[in-house]
Amino acid sequence: MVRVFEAGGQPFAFTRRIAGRNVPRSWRNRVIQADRRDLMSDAAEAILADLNEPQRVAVTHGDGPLLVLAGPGSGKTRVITRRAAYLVAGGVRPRNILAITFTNKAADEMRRRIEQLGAAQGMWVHTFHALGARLLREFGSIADVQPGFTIYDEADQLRVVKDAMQLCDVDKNVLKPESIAAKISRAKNQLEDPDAAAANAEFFDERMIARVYDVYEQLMRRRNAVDFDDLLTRVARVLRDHPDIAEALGDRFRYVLIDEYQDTNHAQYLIASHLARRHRNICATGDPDQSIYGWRGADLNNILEFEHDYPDARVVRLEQNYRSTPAVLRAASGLIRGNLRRKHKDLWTQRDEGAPVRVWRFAEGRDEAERIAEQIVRLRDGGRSYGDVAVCYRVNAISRGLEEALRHRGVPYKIARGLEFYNRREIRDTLAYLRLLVNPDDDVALLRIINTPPRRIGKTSIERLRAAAERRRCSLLEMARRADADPRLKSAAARLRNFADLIDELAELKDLPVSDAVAGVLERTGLEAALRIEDEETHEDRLANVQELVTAARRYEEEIDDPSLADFLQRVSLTSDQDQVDQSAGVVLLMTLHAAKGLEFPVVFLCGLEQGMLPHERAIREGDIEEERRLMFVGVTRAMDELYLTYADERTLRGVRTARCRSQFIAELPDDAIEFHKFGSAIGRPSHPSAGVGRHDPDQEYNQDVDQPPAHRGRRRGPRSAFEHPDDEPVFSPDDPTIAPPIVQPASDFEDWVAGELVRHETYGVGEIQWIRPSPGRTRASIKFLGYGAKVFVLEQAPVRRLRRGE
DNA sequence: GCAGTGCTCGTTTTT
DNA sequence: CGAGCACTGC
Repeated sequence: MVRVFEAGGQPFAFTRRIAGRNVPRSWRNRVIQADRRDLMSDAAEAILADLNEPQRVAVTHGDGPLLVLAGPGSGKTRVITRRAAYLVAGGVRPRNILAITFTNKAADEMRRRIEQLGAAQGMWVHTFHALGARLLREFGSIADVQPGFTIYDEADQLRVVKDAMQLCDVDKNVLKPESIAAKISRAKNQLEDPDAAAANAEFFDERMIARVYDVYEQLMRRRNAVDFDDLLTRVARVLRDHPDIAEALGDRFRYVLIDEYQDTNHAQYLIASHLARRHRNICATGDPDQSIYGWRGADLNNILEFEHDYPDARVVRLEQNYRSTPAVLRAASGLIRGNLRRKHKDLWTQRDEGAPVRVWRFAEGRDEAERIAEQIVRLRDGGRSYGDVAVCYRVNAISRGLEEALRHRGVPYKIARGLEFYNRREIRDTLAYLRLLVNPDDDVALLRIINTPPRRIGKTSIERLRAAAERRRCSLLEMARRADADPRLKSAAARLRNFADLIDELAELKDLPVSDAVAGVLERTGLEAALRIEDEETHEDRLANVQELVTAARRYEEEIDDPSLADFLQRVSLTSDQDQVDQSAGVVLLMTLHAAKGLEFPVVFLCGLEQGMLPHERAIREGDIEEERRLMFVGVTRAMDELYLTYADERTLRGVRTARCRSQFIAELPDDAIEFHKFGSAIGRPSHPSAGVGRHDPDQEYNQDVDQPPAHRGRRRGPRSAFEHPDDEPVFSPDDPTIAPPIVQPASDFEDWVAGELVRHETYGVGEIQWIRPSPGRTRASIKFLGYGAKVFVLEQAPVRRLRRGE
């Protein structure tokens, strides 16, 4: 117990009670230890019970920045919730604490557990986006939103991007709406407005994108809509541009706790920094090794540079793992050592050794699926339940073969996929009506339902309506209402007016309890009736779904203090359909590695561990092997007892049979953690009948022709040259035997390529050569892309071509 | 306004 | 290979 106090940071609440204000940093805990003990309530004692040493240090750390580097399965959530409760027990008012998470699930869980530990009343526990929505509502016009603003999800947003492209005469066959949306998102997250984007645009397509961005913003404003990025960036901007507001908020949130800090993007980083600027009581928890959303804009530097941002930060490492066997942990640790951008941790456990990690090699993808299914049956026969097992893969496409194999054997399974409830057609339709009631300017919602159920308002009428509205710069609903005013709408005018009348009549629903509003919409719009007469197959499900929406609304109005339709809709927009992976279903769960994050299973299969798959081909091309390695790390560390890593020598992808190479990551696993097993083909092709188990790597046997020396494998000490490449370096070195050969493109001659020339990269678009270093077969060049910065490629391998003059 | 057909494209998806 | 869509023809 005493050690806790020795390890603790500057005490916080106690000092407040004693001194009535913040105590100088130099006051070390020891000084007031006695008082502290007196003040420590039983509740506080309970909060500290059953914590390990570093966990206690983190929980009891007082004022000042705190970074908790939490390995997988190290009790991170426990630390955050206990810390919040501990602060409260020490006298901090809950309303002075802000806890931020990434997922609703995490926020709900945190709130629940803090409540269990005492008081959460008044504490802000939110996802970043929900926090953004809440603050935007308060900032109102400062953030350029009107009350009742609508939150557009990705689908809605894409509609607006397409509209903007059309208005800008950008052909969507030339520039894909998705990629423009991604660029807009990227710009936003850097707080770069359309003007800045235009100013920074160098190439023609960038100028076009900046223009689309500009129009997009105008359209969004006219629709009184914000996208997910806006929820963050507008808040960040307000905090940046209005010191008074930043100060007031910073004042209020004396303690800021942020979970999964490794996944924060730039805007989130700014929000966190601004809010914590005043008191500097920022507690960031996370694990750089589990950052797998870089492709979505998460910036690993936020966590890696935390100590640079807060030089006085206390850093606590949670290294004891309560989940996995030593074998699994050794595999995980050995693997992740290959990464450079990380903070080292020594994961350990008190658990018994357990089974080695099994590496299974198959002749063909189907063998892999069949054998996994068979093994699951065997495990079940051995006493495991189906619910103990998860099968993870890099890409969804892999699931099909697994499903077949599982079905074939009668193994119950479920695919943990996103996009469930709220993405169903009938739900989106219903919500669109409700959205339109709250926000009459929501053109996207209107377009969704103007002819649903059918009202004989077809494409042509809609196009004319849109044109007319555009001419008048008014909303589609307003234009429909005044359809008579425009002669070009004549033929459809009556129908348009009828529609507008319907919406106007429905407006009275707005003030009813939310569930009644939902029910009213279903009934009075004819949506429900239309569902009833739909085809036999689906209509019962669909009716049940909309009924479920009514129920959700009822639950909402019962749970929330000040319910309103607008608030309900905003919540719904921020509620990922993922009712989250249901781990208690008692069935085998299939999921992507991304979906597996945060979960744990007694038995885990990671399949399709082949070069090009994991690491994914595209990641290889773009030079982000480290994120792929983290992805594998996340997968490996999901396993509690048993872990199977499987791959095949051949696989049918997109209808074509392809030769596969095992993942380079398999070679990176330490010898003493794994056991190899090679399976002969079950489907009669020339095979190696000798299926054998061994500690040794079977590839050494079979791949003699590849001339693979046995070195470099397993537990490496000392230099790991093969894997220690800087981030911007190309990933493959052909002379490294432990790495599968790259997907080689025909080598050509780059002698006449010079710096300053423009080239086009398949994914990054047009770029300019910064420098070029010729070398036979390995010509490297740094190419600068706008919005992506400079990247180094091996030209022989990169999908880069030179642009001709004028192109 | 809808059904049928041909074409494109192919990683991951916390909110 | 096959999902999603844009386009054509009724």
